[in-house]
Amino acid sequence: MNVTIYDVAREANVSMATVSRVVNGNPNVKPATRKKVLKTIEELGYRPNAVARGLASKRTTTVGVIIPDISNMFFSELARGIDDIANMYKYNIILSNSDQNIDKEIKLINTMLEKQVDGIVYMGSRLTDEHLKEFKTSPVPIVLAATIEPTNAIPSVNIDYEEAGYEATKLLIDNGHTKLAFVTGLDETTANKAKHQGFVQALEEIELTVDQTNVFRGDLSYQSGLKAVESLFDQTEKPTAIFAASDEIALGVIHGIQDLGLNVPADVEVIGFDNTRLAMMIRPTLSTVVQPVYDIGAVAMRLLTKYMNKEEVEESNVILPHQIIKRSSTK
Amino acid sequence: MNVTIYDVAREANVSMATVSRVVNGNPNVKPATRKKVLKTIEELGYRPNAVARGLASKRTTTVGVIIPDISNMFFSELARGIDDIANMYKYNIILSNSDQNIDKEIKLINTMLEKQVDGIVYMGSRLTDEHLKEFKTSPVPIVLAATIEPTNAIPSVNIDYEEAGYEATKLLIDNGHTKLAFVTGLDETTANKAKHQGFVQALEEIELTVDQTNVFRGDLSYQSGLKAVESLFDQTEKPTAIFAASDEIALGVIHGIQDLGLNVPADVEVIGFDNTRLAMMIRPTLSTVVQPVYDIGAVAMRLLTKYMNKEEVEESNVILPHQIIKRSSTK
DNA sequence: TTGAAAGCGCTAACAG
DNA sequence: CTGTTAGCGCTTTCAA
Repeated sequence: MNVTIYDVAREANVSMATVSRVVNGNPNVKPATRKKVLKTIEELGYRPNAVARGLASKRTTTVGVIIPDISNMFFSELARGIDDIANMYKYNIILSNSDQNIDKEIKLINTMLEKQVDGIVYMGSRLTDEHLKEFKTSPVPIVLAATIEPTNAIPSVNIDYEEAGYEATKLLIDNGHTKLAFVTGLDETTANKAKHQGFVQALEEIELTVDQTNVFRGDLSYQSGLKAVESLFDQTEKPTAIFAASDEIALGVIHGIQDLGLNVPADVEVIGFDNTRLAMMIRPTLSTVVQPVYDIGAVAMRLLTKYMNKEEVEESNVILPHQIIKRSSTK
Repeated sequence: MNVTIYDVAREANVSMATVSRVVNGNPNVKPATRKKVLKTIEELGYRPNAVARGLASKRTTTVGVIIPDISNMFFSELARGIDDIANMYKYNIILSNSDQNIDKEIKLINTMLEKQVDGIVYMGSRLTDEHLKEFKTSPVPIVLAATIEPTNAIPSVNIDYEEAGYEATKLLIDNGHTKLAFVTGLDETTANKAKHQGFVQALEEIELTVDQTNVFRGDLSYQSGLKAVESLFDQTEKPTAIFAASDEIALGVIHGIQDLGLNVPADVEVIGFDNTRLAMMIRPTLSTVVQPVYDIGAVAMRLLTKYMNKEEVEESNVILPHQIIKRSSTK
């Protein structure tokens, strides 16, 4: 068997309570005693059992993270922000991919709750009533990161997607375009819907009609961007400016346009969304909406720590600032 | 307080042992009893406490994953493979970023061991004696993924990096080049060292001298690829073919070359490594060494499950096949 | 097929 | 400053 707190106590001629105190840095221990205990901990190679501690103290210092797909750059960057802050506050992270599958998401929430996580950071979309019920009845705090719950009933960290979509479109319009297109993923995801609304709003402002031929719905992949161009340029009304819902899509769009023998930005201007590292990995470099992805993760985790410590929080639905960075894919 | 197994037992008029049995799917329960218990579990909204279970059973069904940087595409893809297989075997994952920092790596191993993980998947490089000591004295199995331990004393899953490096270089040589360069990350990382050795071996085979001007060491980023070109083409002996240690570096290299007004592959041929999704996200599309990243993670996790179940394993140091895929950045 | 009881290793009053 | 003593919620013999 492994060496336990009890072995240390016996060997050091103190009670296990004392050992527990020095392990937990409780100041109520005489320095000499502390030193003696530390020494025998070292000798015996004692390693505290966090599971036992968790059971006794009802705190596991681990938080659950539910994420659509860690292999997607956007989410892995988010996850990095979460882990860094978690680490800073001495938490560990149980990370699970949901693939946006509702059943799996619900199951994951329950598994994590069974494992007695102290809190959960949730990323996803299409929040159903079942999701909300789980969130609301959860015994531990839950914070949404980069995922929108329209009624703001659950703490969250986001940017203003609609405003960002509006601004991106506006930039294209201000450059003189009247034939705009929006390339997005499945529209159920609320963030993309908000971007879409921003797009529509900007067009309506100059009394441009928005019909389905202006919008291409695929997934969030590079390939989907390629396909979008195929479809969009197969029409009589070819767009001269494209707003893509993610950088990866935007890369696909730009390459698709180039494959057609057209020039970006001379013939077609393109603007992306997220400002992942991809934005610099293309020629022309990509103009895009800067979404502070890492920060969203970091702030969400920070917010969660406040709830876990039962601290006062002023704003439970944080909106982080975004900006537009103009590079070479727009004029 | 939360509802416990004891509450269920009382409410269902059985002992907690029986409840435990039905929760754990133990067949020695009369169907009628099982049904009754299940019903009151439902009514009471009982959720088993995995921490208590872990303490009593000494199995937590969670494994630790130590990873250099989840926001790096290569590793996030690996992590995805790990999580998918973990999930398949009902394990959860505690994921932590190490940034290749030795102290942090050691600390993480200990934290995870304290949390009583059933096993660990480790990714990193520069394995010190301290690492090996931790690995060897660990009370639970550890598997290395995409990280090389020269003596093969620890179970691992890799590809043959040296052979792959050799083949990539050979392809360039066979295309008639004599001025080759290798762009890599910090050379301490053993996988990159192996690639380097393959590069050297291929050159020596045709009696080409290898000196430092042929090799550029930076980090594994796109920016570093850009810098490499700057440096390499600032010499009198400019390379006509470049082998990059990662796809991300290769993208930087290609763009750097293009920024110089040169053409890829006409003036300079480039081959990458990994075959991440980036390889398709560039023009010309990138020829590269296909490293089955996802599979490395998946196989590593699978191997770990075998150790955790104390199954027989035939080969503890798995070498997965690699291949070279020719796209448009080489002739 | 079921129950009783002894822990798993630690924290947290409480008492001294 | 230190020790005693209950648990935390569950698994797991051992009996019945």
